[in-house]
Amino acid sequence: MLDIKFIRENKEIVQEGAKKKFVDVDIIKLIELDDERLKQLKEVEDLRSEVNKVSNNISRNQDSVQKMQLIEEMRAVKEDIKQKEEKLKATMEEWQKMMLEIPNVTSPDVPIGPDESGNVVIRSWGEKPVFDFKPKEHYELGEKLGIMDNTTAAEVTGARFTYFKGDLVLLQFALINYLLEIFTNGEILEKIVKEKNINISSKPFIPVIPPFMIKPNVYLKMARLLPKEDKYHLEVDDLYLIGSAEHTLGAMHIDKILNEQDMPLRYIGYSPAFRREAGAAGKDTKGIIRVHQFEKLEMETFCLPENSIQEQEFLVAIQEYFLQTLKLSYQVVMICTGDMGKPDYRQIDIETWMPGQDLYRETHTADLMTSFQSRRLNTRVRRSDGKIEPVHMNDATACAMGRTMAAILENYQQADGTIKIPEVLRKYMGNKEFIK
RNA sequence: GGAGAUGUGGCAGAGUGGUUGAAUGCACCGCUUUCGAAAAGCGGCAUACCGAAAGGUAUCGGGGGUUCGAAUCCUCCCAUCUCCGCCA
Repeated sequence: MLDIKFIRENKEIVQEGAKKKFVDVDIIKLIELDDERLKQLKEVEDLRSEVNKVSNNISRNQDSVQKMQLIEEMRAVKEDIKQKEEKLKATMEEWQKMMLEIPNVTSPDVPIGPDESGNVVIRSWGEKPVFDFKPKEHYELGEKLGIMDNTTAAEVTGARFTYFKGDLVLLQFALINYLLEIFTNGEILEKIVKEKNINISSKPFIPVIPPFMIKPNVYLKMARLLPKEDKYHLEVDDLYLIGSAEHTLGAMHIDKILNEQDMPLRYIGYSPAFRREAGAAGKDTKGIIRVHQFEKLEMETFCLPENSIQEQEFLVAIQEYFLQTLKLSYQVVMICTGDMGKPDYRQIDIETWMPGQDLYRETHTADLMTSFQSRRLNTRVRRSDGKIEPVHMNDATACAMGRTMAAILENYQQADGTIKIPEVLRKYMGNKEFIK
């Protein structure tokens, strides 16, 4: 949610920003509605003020006749307040609905475009591997090696589910262990900061296993509840299964004021992600690229507004470090206005090369939300001069297990269908060299 | 799931219908003192919204209600703690 004051002072920017994201909102109408809201608010507050003042007098007044008269008067005023409050409530509801529809403004360096065709590759890294045989897709490799079983999962649970077995499971835990080491090791992070020449703290991340379910109102404050069709809902308890660790990590400081000296606050959260993939019928039906349940390590950070772009660059730098040490080729993509999320100020994706599919596939994303979520979550920071303002929030994939393992299988496949294990992961897999 | 208790500012903790937005202590900030520090003394210190300001409105877990007036009374919900039950 944007600040109504900001909207009032920057009508054109907000209207233009919505247009760029192809969101249909009428800022002029919103401001008219806000005028009405303020007018009604003033009326109600003035009446309340009168009641408060008179009530105070009543307590001091000794004359019981006068007392009774004042009480009568206040009864009438109370009726008036009740009516005006109802009007105000109706106005507020309409106002809130409109406010929720206003998307975040975008960074000046975000390309303008209607959909993914407008995204811009800003750099790429690594060589695509060359095979002297036709590389297979990850699911062919996985099924043949007996480490992936979609068929049984479909019978037991349904389409877009899978069983991971044997070395694939070990590979996933190797990735987790490898990543947690990176995220909690100040020296590695310091090295990444220096190499990328980013002007930011190298403070390590705090590992978190957050709740995997979330209340609807908190989900809404994270600006991630909608569209509901894509979320799993537990009706009896009115809870949603999270679609990312972001959802419960980002809400960790709900209704709290953080201290400037504790910034940045960085978390690396591990959780499953549950997604109904409601709008994805027929897309990526094979393999594990698009499934209803996958595990993920997710970065979520809180920082001072003036550092948030640098923070995002840092998170992307960590993602790149991860892929580089795995020797996976990738490209970094600046997402355009029409393809980015409503809460995003700036979105950067990383697409990793998948030789079996002969395509770059999205494995990472980094979202800078500025204060769009924190304003609704009521997560603020007290500056050293005592001023209080909303914090900025960044969210970024550390590793989506399924897609990353798919990339490893396809990139590290051998002619005989076995998989060479990336060197950095071997020590977490009993120094094994191959999956066979 | 059953029984009981509790929920007040950054923390601790008063407050059971009327200048209580909230005593007191700790923490924190500023000043005095000091070469500096400690100690002591003085002052400041919740948040949001409206307002140019003066000031106003709201908030004592959350919603609803009673009342001229609610932290205080009623009601529903939520959370925490203790005991019992169940359970990895």
